[in-house]
Amino acid sequence: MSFLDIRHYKYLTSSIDRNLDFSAFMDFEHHYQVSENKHEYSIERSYFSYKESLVENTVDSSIQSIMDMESKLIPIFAQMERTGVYVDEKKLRDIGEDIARESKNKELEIYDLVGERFNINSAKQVQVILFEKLGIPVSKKIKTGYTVDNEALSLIGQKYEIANIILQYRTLEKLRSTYIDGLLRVINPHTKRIHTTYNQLGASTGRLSSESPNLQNIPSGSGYPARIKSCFCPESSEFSFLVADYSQVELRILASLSGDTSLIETFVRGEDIHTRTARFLFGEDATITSELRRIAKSVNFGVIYGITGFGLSKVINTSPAEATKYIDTFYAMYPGVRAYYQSILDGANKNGYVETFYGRRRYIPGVRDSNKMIRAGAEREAINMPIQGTAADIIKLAMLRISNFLKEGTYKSRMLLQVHDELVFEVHESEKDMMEKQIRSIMEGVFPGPLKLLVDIHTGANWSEAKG
DNA sequence: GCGATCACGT
DNA sequence: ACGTGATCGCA
Repeated sequence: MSFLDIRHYKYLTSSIDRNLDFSAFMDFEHHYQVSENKHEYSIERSYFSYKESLVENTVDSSIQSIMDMESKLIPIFAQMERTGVYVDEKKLRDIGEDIARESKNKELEIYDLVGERFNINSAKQVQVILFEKLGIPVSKKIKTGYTVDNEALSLIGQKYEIANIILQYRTLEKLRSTYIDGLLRVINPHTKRIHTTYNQLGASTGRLSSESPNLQNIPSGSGYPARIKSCFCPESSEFSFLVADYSQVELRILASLSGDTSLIETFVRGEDIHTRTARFLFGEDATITSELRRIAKSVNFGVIYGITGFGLSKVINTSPAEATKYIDTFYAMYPGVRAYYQSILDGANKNGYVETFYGRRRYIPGVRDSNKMIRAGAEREAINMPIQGTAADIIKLAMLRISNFLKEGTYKSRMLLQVHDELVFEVHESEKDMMEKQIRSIMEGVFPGPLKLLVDIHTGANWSEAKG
C-alpha cells in the first residue's frame, strides 16, 4: 500500500514551508475528502492513491527517495494513530487529585505571604504583586512590563521565597491542566486509549509533530512526571512496554557529517561526550563536577542549534562574553565542526537551501536578507536543519523497516509512539527478547559509516519503567 | 477569536 | 532549534 499526498510534495519543495498554498494544485483538490471525525481513521479520507497521482512523474528526482519514504510512511502513521496507547484512567485521576491538593496548598501559602488574593495564573497580576506591591527589583523588560518567567523567578527566588512558591505552584498547575485534565479529556471512550494525530508536515526540519494530544512532550523525570508516565501501559498483562531510543543521535550525526576526528574519537572510545567537552572547556586536569558537566552539555546542545553566545548565556546563566568563550573553545577543540558549518552556510548561500544526508531539503530564504538579525536567524536554521533533519530521516527509515518486519511475522507486538529519537512499543512476552534484538539491529543499521549509532532499549510494565 | 506569556518535550 | 497547549485579557 502506498500513497502520495500532494501536500508532501509541497512540503519537500516549497520555500514557504509553513504556509501551504494549494492554488497551484487546484486540479487535485477534488481528491481530498477531509473527514471531520478523526476517529473514523479512514485512510482514504485525506490521501489518494499513488498510482492515481498526476504529479508522480514531476517530482524532482533529487527528493524522490525522501518523497518515496514519506509516502510509504503515511499508512504507518495512520496505523499508529488508530492503534493508540492505553492509559490507566483511574490512576491518572488519583495522581491528579494529589497534584490538585498540593497546588491548593501552594496557592494559600502564596496568598498568605502576599497578604491578598490574586490570580497566580495571570502573568500580569504576578508582575503587579512582585514589582509594585512588594517592590522587588525588576530584570528583563517585555511588551507588557517585566517578565515573570522561570528564569526571572529563579533569580528573584534567591532573595524572596515568594518567587519559589510561585514557581512550584506553576509547575503543579502545568502538570494538572495539561497532563492530567488535558489527557483525561482525550481518552477515547470506546477504545479507552489515547489516539494522537501525527503531523507529517508539521516541522520544517522533517521531524514529526504530534497533537490532540501532543504525546511528544509528556514530562520526564522523577516525582509526578514519572507517575504520569506510568499511566501509559499495556492493556493486558501479557504485554510489556519497550522503549528504544537513539543515544546522542544528533551529536553522533554531527560527528559523522563533519568528520571531526576529535568528536569521532570520543564516541569510538565510548567516552562520555559531555565530560569530554567539559575537559576541553575547563582543562584536562580539572575535576569535572556535575555543574561543569551540565555547562558542557548545554554547550554541546547549543552548538547543534547554532546558538549564539547571547543565547547560551541565558541557558547556563552566565555573561555573554563567557558563553562566547565556551563556544569558541568548542570550535577550537572540534575544528572539523567549524569547517563543516562553514560549508553548510556556503551551500545555503549558493543554492538557497540546505539538505540532510538523505537529500531532504529546507529552503532558507533568510540567508540573503539584508537584515542582519534575520540573516543570523536563518544561519542558525541552516546549521540546525541538516543535523535535526538527518536524525528525523534516520528514525523514519527505521520505522519503515520495523513496520515491514512486524508485518512479515504476524506478531502480536505493535509500534505505538514516536518521540523524535525514541520509539515506544507494546511487546508480547513471548516476543520480547526477539523484538529487542530485531529492533536494535534495524535502528542501528539505518545510518552507514564508520561511526555506529547506538540504541538503548529498556522494557517495563509501563512507559515510566521502560525508560531505564 | 487572537496575541502574549509561560512551560513541557527532543 | 523544532514543536503543542493552557491561560489570561482584550477585541
